[in-house]
Amino acid sequence: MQELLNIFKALSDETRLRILKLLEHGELCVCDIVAALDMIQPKVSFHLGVLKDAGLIKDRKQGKWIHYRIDDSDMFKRFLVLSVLEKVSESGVMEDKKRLDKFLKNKGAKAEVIPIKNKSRCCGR
Amino acid sequence: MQELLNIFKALSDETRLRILKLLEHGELCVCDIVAALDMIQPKVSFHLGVLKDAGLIKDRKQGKWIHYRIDDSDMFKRFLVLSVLEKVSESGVMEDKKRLDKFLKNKGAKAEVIPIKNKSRCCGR
DNA sequence: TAAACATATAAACAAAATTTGATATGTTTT
DNA sequence: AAAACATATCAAATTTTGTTTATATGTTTA
Repeated sequence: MQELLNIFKALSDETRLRILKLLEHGELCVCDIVAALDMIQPKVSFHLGVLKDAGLIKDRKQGKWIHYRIDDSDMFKRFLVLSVLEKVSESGVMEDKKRLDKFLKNKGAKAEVIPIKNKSRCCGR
Repeated sequence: MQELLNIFKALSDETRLRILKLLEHGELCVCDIVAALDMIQPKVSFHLGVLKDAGLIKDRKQGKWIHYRIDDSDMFKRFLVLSVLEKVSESGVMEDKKRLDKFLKNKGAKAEVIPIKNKSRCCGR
């Protein structure tokens, strides 16, 4: 029962639903999410931890970055997450996505001027 | 988003999952649930209120009793509740069911000695 | 190797949810 | 109509969660 409770607890917070929605189309590193939500980093890390403990997201470490993505390896969680993604209206997370796009674009621009030999850039940018 | 959050919040408490499990096979009045969970009545009423606000259960008033039952009029909630009923293991609520059976049996016995003309007995007993 | 980064973690604090005890409301029985 | 019941509600105490600030850890860049 505790595992089920952890899943529902993880899903019962607005910030965490916004994070899931941000991860809808692929993985993001913590700094992307921080920028998208416009929140301080420890707060975002706290919520990522709750989602991870519930088994709803996974992380992948790459250099100094940690990328998070939805963990849909389990059918029940998968259905839950899909329901959330469907039910959380676009309008509710519009601003998050705007900030994310802006941040990613900016990051891309910066990466441009970094010499090619340089191997560690977040998200391959 | 708030409605979705309310549903998940309602489902993220052990007492409330135990209540849903008790309601699996039909409606029960508050005193039945109080007896099954072996908790004080205001506590049970509080949790029933949370489940009701989330639209997961409905109530029906009959004389001095209020009967609660699962509200499966909405597909999404229905799926959630069914998942919960399936995932909450029998062993986790065994004791609740024992207490409920004992209480119902006892209630039935008492009702036996009440004259037939008496029209208000809980659950038609 | 020092400085800059990305992220995690810990401690202190704030806010929200739960529990309890007391009491109110409405219903039925006597 | 008084007593007994079933349930709801409220305020206070408690517990759990979430937030913030500070700091630690590991990585990369200069």
